[in-house]
Amino acid sequence: MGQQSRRIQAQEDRRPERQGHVHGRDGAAHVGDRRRRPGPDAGGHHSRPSPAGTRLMLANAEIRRVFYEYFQKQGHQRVLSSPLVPAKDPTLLFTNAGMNQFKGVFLQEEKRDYRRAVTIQKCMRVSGKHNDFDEVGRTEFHHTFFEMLGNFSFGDYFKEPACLYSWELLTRHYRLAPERLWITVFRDDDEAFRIWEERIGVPRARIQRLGEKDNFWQMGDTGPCGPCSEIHYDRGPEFGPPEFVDGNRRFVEIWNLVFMQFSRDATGTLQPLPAPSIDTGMGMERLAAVLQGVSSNYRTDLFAPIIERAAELAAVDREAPARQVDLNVVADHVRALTFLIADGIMPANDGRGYVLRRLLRRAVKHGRSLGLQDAFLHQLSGRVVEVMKPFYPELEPARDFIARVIAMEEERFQRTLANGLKIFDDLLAAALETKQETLSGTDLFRLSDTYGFPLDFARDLAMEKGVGIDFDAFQLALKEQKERSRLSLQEKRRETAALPGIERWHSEFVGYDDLQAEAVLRAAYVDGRQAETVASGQTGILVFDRTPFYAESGGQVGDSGRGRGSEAYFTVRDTKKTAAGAILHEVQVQEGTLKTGDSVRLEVDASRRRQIAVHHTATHMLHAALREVLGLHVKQAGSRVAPDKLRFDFTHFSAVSADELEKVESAVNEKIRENLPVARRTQPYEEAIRSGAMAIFEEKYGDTVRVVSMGDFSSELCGGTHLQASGEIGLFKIIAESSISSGIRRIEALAGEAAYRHVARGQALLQGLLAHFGQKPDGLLDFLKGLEARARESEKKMKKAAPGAPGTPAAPPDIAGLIRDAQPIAGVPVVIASLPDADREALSALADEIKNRSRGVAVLFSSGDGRSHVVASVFKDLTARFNANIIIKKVAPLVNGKGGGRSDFAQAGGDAVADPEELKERIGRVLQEDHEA
RNA sequence: GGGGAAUUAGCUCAGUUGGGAGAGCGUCGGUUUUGCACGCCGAAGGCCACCGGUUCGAUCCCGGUAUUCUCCA
Repeated sequence: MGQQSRRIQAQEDRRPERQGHVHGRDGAAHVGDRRRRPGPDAGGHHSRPSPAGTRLMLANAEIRRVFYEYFQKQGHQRVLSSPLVPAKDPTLLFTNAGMNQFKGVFLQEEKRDYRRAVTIQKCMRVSGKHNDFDEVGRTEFHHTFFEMLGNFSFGDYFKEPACLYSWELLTRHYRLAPERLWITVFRDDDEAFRIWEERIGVPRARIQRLGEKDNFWQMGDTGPCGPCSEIHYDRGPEFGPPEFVDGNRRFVEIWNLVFMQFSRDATGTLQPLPAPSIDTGMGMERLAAVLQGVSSNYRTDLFAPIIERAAELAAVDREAPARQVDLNVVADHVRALTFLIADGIMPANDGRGYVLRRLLRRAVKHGRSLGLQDAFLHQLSGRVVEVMKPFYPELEPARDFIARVIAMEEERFQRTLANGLKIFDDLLAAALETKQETLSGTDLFRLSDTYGFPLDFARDLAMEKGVGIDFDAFQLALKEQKERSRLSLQEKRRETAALPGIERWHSEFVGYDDLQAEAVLRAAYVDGRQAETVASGQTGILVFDRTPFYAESGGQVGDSGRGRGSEAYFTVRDTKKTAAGAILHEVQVQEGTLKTGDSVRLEVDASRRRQIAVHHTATHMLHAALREVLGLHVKQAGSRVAPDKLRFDFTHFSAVSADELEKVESAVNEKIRENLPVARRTQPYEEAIRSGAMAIFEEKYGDTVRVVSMGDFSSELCGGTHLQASGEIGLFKIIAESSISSGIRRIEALAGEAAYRHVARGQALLQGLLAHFGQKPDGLLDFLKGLEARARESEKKMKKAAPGAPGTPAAPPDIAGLIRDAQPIAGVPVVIASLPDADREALSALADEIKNRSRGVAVLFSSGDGRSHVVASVFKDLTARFNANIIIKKVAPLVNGKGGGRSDFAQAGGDAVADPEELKERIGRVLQEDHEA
């Protein structure tokens, strides 16, 4: 095999091949003719795997193909990778294993028409014991984003075939040397041990028994669980001693086989599952590293092109040992960013978007240590698309969108850094000034907590100046903050405690066609506790076996209405549903008493339901029109459909211009007039997606989905209630467009009667204005603008005409006269005057004018509206002798007031002045007394 | 969901014992120049986010709202 090694592109004729298989079942998937041509080692039980160092170099495309083909041949259904955003699983931030999309199947809540599946699943892991976000890049085998190859059995085959498959695939098809493979099994799992040793022939010495921590898997505290068995690869003596122990980098775990055979109940005891299942996961990147004979995942063909490009942009040597961590982190994170954005996640301050933001910032930080100052990540995402687009068709169409989102976020981070740097510089300067050895940890925490300036950056910059940081104090502050968040979460959890026993119930929704139905009351809750009866006047939550009430979902609000039993009458205020499928009716009993087991007649408020349908159908049309006008990057990011309005959030870079909004609105109205029939059909999920129906990431879809479409204009997966034809909407009106967070916009709109009422109100308002001003519609704006300009002009004139300014028409104050009448006190001219109509500002201006011209002191007051103003102003050279602040403090009591100010200017307010002349005299006396001594 | 912060001229931002709203850039005008850039002189441009409270007086203190930034979950 030596002559065939060291080539990335494996040749057709030496593609691993095997005709017979462990089970007699033939592959379900189509296998091409070429595939049938036996390779040189076809059926080659005799063929020896290549020795290390000369093994086949399998490109990742080839690894994928071989994997799929092998398991398809063993009767597995090939299933697409699910999105990184898990379908309605609030316990999970991201899809983190191949089994996620099959969780419901394993839990037997969901049925599929196949019992074996094979996937290559994209995954994200950003926390956990083995994969702390901050460690990624330092190790050779950990990533935030990675791919998991997996085969699954849903109550079909179990342990033995699972082991045989994995062994055969690795040794015969991927041609790994059997003597390099080490096996671990769960301590008590003798069955697995025997399979490996006796059935497969692995020497005892290479089978290890490990404890629960490593080799027992469970989904949660309760539910399916079981032992697992891992396959490790021995990389050879150059990577460490031959002891198979934790932490020895010579051995790499490549495949984990989980044998789901128990169910753990609430008491912690294990019950055997009637139909044990198999869940396996093999890390794509590790397998590629092994099969490509490289020492690190980052040197596989999955990463090399990205790292090459990064090194090129930074103009650094990609082989330099000092650069490895930075290059690895950048490559890892840009892969994650690219896939996250392609799956509809946008940078944000919380949740998934926050993870995205942190990944980007960490990548920027490592880019900086490579010398990349400007935004660079968006240039790398294109390379990720290049590498991965053959396997992930969602990437190519989103390519530009991804780059733009990254570029925008990079720019935002640059701004945050620049702002934080200013504050940091002050801190550092102060530390240098006072010769502190370390920067305060609480200061640094404030810097990162409030201004987003990362501790890493602060540490590096401080070190350059020979200043340390108080890391412990920082950690303490961080811990306190975490404690606060945790406490608030606990409180929140207590508030929304689930209804006891609710998971037992499931309600059938019959409300697509009927708005009335007969139903049986299965369970009732009053004040969060299960109740047998709900009495007149009480409010409670009811669960029926079937119901026409639509529960809040997919943005559409829940129905309201009423119900009647033989002995009770109640109103339904709102309808919600649980994850397990119970439909909760929030009711108030008006008359009589309801008992569980009662038969009742349920009736949805039909006109409200109809208004909701009007807005829901309009929402689909708005979505389609936005994509038509703005582009295909527009994706729904949330919505709320109510009877009186609709709200639609979507991904888009910038504000939607008035012109674009007009186009969208008119496109929707045009389609309304075309009166498109609204079709509903159910079909398999994949078929629906392939035919172009839009799916919303956050929604959970089963095997068969409901598709709501309007001609070729709109097609969406949707469980909501709709009209029969678009024409029933009548009128569609956008009323607001706004930003919801960066990259996400919100449109609020009205449809049907609500739209009509809105337009009518606007029309009435306009008519009122036109009638009042006696204008025609076209002339109104200019008329009002003219009015506004004239008003501003005359306001300015009034200001200028205020007392103190020259040329005042009404009673111009005679400045020269006032100065002439100044009475000298201690040789300084002091003007004391009453200006009855002047406001505070006018008094100030005039006092300044006087004190400047007379080089003396001015004390002026005015009175009106039951209040008085007093100002005192002192020429600047005289403030040592006459202090305006002191003067005003003495004068203010004369008008029952208080005041203060600076030494050259002060003001006060008080009661109205009864006798201005007397007040002038008293002020004069006060000043006089002060300067007699 | 829980903290912290920001919001002042078209833009970037100053503005503390609570006392008259500022700078740089940009805009406009003048000047200089064959012309432009530069230089010099000048001007316009502000409900100091919004609502309430405290105070004689609030950009400043307190409470609330909105928007944005940021950390934690």
